[in-house]
Amino acid sequence: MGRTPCCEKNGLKKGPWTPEEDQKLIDYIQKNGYGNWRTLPKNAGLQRCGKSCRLRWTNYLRPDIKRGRFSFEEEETIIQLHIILGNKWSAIAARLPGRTDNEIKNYWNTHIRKTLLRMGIDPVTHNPRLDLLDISSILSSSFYNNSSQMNLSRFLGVQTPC
DNA sequence: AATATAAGCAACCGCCTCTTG
DNA sequence: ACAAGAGGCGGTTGCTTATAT
Repeated sequence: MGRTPCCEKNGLKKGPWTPEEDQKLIDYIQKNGYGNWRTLPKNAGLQRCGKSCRLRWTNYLRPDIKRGRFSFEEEETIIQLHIILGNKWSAIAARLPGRTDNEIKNYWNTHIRKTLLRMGIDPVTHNPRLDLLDISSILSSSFYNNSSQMNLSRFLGVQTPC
């Protein structure tokens, strides 16, 4: 045991990437592909560890990444996939073209989780949290007025108040 | 206008799995 | 069959930006 971390070597840079570093990484991968992340930074002239390069490429620099807000359809897809797959963000990302696991994970933690909690749904089990259910807050919630969310509620098995 | 607080997101850490010798 | 190394992944952190007071 006791594997050495990949960034153990001194002199390797950490923290936010500069535009120059981004460009070096893009140029290198466009010319050579990304066969070996371990040796890539050295070959590309980057003072970064391979993991950092891989993360930067897959989460930010990849040309097929769709940036910007998640559509309602995407959000619904994420929730439905989460019911089936749980916190398998990469598996969920694989079904959402142009989105990364990190992006989905962030979106889940900052938006969807809170939305589900507000709706009285446990974001882990997707079961209604009847003990905490606050009907009035659900009634006043903007989501209540949205038909897609109503479908989602039905999908999740949440009883809609009448 | 200044400060405090919350939200959003990029990036790191460390564990797990897969591959290779 | 086993060990070591590399890649991949999920959880978490911490910086930046937006919003409230």
